[in-house]
Amino acid sequence: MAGIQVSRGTRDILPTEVSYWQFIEATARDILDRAGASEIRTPIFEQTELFLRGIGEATDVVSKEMYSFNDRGDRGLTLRPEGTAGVVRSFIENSLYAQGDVQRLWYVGPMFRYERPQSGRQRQFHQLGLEVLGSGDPRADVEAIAIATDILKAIGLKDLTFDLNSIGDKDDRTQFREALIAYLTPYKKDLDPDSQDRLTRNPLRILDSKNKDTQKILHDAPSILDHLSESSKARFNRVQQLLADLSIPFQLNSKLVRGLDYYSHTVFEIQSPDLGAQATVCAGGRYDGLVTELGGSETAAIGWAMGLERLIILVQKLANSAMASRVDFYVVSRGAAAEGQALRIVQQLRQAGFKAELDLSGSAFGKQFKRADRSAAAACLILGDSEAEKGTAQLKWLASGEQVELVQAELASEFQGWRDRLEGAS
RNA sequence: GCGGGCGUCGCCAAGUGGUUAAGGCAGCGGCUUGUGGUGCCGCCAUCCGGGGGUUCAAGUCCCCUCGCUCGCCCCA
Repeated sequence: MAGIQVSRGTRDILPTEVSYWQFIEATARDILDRAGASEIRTPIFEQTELFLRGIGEATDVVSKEMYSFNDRGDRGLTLRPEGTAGVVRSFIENSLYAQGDVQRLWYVGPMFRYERPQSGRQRQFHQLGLEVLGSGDPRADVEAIAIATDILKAIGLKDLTFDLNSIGDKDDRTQFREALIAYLTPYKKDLDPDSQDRLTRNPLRILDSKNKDTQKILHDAPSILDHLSESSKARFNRVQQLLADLSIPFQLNSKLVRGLDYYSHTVFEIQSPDLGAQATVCAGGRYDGLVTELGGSETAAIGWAMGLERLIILVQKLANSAMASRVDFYVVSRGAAAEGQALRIVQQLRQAGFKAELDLSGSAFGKQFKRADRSAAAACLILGDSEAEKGTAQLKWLASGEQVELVQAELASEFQGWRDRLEGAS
């Protein structure tokens, strides 16, 4: 036990869990594909500068959670803490805007943040995200959100809450910020220490403080929704109306702000009550200013990201056994000649599209049958000395126990019948 | 980064200072090379996350450390 262990905040995803990952990824891939989104794969590390400018130097993510290092050429690099900045960088660098006016790009992969690990929060974690670049139309917001809710639904998640807010444009926020500071300053000494600190640095973040006393003070605080310009307000109303048209239930939450600097207008967060403190399963929003911030031409954009580890926790609770892959044939053999023939048969079965498992133990038939049973195979092929000599094999269907002797050379003529039978059983 | 809980075999889990660390599941081997899921027998922690210390004696007490976990923070 004193050997080398995985690094803190990282973990192995073992075969029993991988089936859940594949299920979620396949489900999402399918829905994203139907929505006309294309996958994009960007590097796991980028120049540190990208995140400083993209995410915002004042954010916690950038100021104290990044895995940054200098490589041997003394370049300042950082393991990506989130996916959007890299996608936007690639969008600009590869002139993807020239491919058509709207780009729907999605990604999955590991992200890195130096945080204290807990359930649903690790230092290496995985996100699946969508970025829709090139449209500021409220329909783009709602389309992106609908894709997210479709994925969560297809995965089988229920009881999720969907919080929606608009944080307006830059001017709206500047105005609101002042109003909020003016309101909170008289209460400063009653705020929790974190919030006191944020009062000057990032007052909007005080809104989602979990501190009870702070929340009490916030009860009568000004609402961002009252500080939106006419056009921002109209835009937000349109988003809500379109969501209602699609029967996507949401609740307005004027205290919802997001941690990353680049958001504007629509912001949203989807949470599960079954995840404890790390409840957010999907979150995102509009970030119209980011592309220019990173050196591109003005491009409206909206995106979201899902935390895969959190989805896995929820999916595992559903205990969906449909994800388990079953074995069609378990092949049992004993004796040198039979063992050689068994290997050939396994190969033939696999090439014909069956899932076949070969018992390599060489142990007594009784043991091999036990393993066949545990593998949950539909049928067992049995080869011993006598079959080897005759060039035959016994086929036993494990559920019914019926058994027939077949000629090895004529196995292929049985395939179609087996396929029908296996399909009927599943 | 802060506070609380926890750490005995692959998994679950007894053990509360005193000889060789229960048990269950899983695994492995056997019950002559012939039939499983449902039998029987046997094997499976010189060691209790790691390191120090206290003691005649520690898995059991103390300190440090690593890790997990819950909350804060942050966020997906």
